[in-house]
Amino acid sequence: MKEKVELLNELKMAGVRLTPQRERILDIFYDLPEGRHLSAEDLYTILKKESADISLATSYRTLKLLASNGMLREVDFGEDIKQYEMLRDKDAPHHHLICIDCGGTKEFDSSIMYQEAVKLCKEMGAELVDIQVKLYARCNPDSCDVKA
Amino acid sequence: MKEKVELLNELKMAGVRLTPQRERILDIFYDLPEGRHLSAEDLYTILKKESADISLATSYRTLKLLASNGMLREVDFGEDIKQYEMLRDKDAPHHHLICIDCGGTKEFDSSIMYQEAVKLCKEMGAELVDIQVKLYARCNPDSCDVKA
DNA sequence: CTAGTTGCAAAGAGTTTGCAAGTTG
DNA sequence: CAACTTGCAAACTCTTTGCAACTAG
Repeated sequence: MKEKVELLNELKMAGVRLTPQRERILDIFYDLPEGRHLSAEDLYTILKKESADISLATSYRTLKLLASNGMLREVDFGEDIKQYEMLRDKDAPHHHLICIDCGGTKEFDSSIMYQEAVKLCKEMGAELVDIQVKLYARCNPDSCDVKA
Repeated sequence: MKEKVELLNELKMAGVRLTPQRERILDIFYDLPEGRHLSAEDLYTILKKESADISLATSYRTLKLLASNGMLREVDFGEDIKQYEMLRDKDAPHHHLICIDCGGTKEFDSSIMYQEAVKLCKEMGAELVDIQVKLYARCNPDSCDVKA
């Protein structure tokens, strides 16, 4: 996996100014457990807790910025809130299982789906850039396994 | 594929009142070419053109209603507008290829992905309810194939 | 120093909702 | 006729934006 410094360099190369706010936000995502995702509001809450003085507007702006530079990926789970997650390895995007009962999410990978996607794209005369798979499911009987 | 009457009956069975507005909206989706999707606003525009007197609020309400009764499916393409499409065959949900250049969408099916999804769900201790696959891709060189 | 960035509050887009009038079964 | 649905406009939620003060390079 990439080092933090590498990410900062990539941003510099892309002509993005490094402000303390941006570094702090990148840090937060970097340290997030694999597969955790944050909304602008989530991020803002974390920042406030650390009394990092960053406005909600900057949270939104930075998320967009980092996403457009390929550092974050926007994923949405059908609610009206955009979620962002660190894009650690561009060639193996992971997917989401969402429990329609408890709302919990679980991550998974599937090279089979990826290969199929590449093939299908080719057939349709296009070049795959990203694949997002969402499985809506019900986890077993009583206790929701996915949420846990 | 199901007949219109069948759909109306299903609704009745579910205890849903049949108002002219609801029938008209169901009709519109029924007559839509396979794979076309409409937002609440799109629907409202169509209705106004036909001078069917249906308010935007009713469009929203009916879309939700029909979706929760399994007649429509909510799909979102990353914009902030919810799209709905008729759910014609529950066992073979179709997927979307979205061109990140032109924004056009194309539909496809993939039993391989479906089977893989069923398998993965089982492995994670859940039961598949719906699968949504989105391939973000770039269609070839100059002329965007997907849009056409 | 200059162009880009920030925080704030106000504006915007899309969607939901309270209520009175109108309909369905 | 009771319960539900509609249209309207106001309210709401999430996100974006204008602007003056500030800051990175």
